[in-house]
Amino acid sequence: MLELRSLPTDCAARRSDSVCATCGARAFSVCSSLGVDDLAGLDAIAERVSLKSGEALIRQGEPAVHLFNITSGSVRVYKLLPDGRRQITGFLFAGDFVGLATGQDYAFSAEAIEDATLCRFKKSDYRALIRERPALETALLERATHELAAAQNQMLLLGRKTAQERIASFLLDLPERDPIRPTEAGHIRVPMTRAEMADYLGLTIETVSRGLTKLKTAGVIRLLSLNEMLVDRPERLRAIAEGEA
Amino acid sequence: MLELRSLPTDCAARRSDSVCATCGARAFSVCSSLGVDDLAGLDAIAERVSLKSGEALIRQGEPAVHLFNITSGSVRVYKLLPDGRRQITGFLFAGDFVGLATGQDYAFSAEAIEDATLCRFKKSDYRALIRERPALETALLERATHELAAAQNQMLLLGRKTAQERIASFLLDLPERDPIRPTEAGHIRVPMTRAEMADYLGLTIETVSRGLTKLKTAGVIRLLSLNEMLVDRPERLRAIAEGEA
DNA sequence: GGCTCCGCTTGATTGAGATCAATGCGTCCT
DNA sequence: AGGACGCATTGATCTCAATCAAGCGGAGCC
Repeated sequence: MLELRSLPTDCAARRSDSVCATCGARAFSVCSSLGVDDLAGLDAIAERVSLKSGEALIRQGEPAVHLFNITSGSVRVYKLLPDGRRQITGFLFAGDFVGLATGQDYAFSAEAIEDATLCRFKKSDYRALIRERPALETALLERATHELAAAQNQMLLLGRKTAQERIASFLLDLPERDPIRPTEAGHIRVPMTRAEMADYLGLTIETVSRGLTKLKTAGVIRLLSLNEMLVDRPERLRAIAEGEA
Repeated sequence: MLELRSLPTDCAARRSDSVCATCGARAFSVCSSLGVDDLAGLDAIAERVSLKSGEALIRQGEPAVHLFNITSGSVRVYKLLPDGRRQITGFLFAGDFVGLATGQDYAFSAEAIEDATLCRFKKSDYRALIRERPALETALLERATHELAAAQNQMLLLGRKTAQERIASFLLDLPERDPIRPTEAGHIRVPMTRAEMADYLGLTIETVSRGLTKLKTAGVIRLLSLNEMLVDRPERLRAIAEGEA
């Protein structure tokens, strides 16, 4: 276990200093549960992967052999129905973990929505590391618990909120999930398309577009560009999100 | 830590033999990760609670001091919007675990939907037990991971499935979640009301009722009573659930 | 520059499921 | 037994978001 495996990039170049040690995403990730001394063990089983926007890291139905840690960029996780209807179950950002699902095969797909880098682990290697470092398991459990709470919020959104409430909720949640926050408060980076927002919110592209326009017209937000927004009246946005309007 | 605390029932009567040792739900629960020798430690921090149908074990917004293990009966977990709209995020049965959520306060409510018994733990006590028995943490992580996968399925259901597809999916999932399975295959115990089904599926009572009637008329299911159904054509039900019809 | 493509917005119409409104039916209570 | 209550079913109508259908506008390309 934990033996050094062949890596796609030059091993020699990385042997001297741990890549994990200088990883900008470490602070946001489960890796932070490991002490600096343990990073070598993590490094040894990690494989660095770069993805272009649109490329897949996980394909629904394929054998679940890998786990991933996002180190930069954004990823969409989704499930498909046979006729092509898509539900995006979450967006992942730097520090997020994916692939822990039990079961022989992946029950979902995951693709980069912008250029991304990630660490890939063989499930068996990672399991072995967990056995040696229980703090890692604690961190994973905490993260899974967080995600479960987020999933419950999303079920409330999908099952009971109106289109406008869903859009407002999304704009409020997005920045606190994404560790790459623009410096200014109220500034939202939106790395996904309208279609992706729609598939995440259980709506259509048109409804999302209309909803954003309505928020803009009401003076709640400004659309700086397709991928950047500014919240002018956060308290109003919060009220809309909770159906108090 | 792990000291014997005052219990609502007669301690003397239970000191001689572990209640956990004879617990019918143990096999389905995270408790099964503990060896028989460790059950004493679990017993020491467990408080047995009985609930009548409708009584609450967790109230949204209250301090999150307890964890629970369901030992019999059924429980609904739900979130509310300020105006009263309700989303049931899950039903719990014997063996299920609830309350691990991070955060100071509970972010959801949980109530018995039929008479139920459960084990209650103080969060701090349970955390201490986890520290002593890492296998428990592994079991919890595995369970959380399962629930996460189930949550993703539910998001697909709520975001992208039609009313008919949701109802069919529910009838397929229900029996495999509930460990109290009637002996005959195709026989479904439905401990919840139509209103609860509706709030779980993101529908109204009327739509659920109409959907069930439609399945009955199509010869897919039979309604033996309000709380018992029989699936005559499971393959048909599966096709409907996946939108292949 | 002008063309095309792609993602987004806006408008018109439709439809699935919500809402409103009786009615049915089993259980419990006196 | 009769009545009343709670839950479920069934029917009629309405509404919000989906669908259908143009345009718009920026980015990339020849």
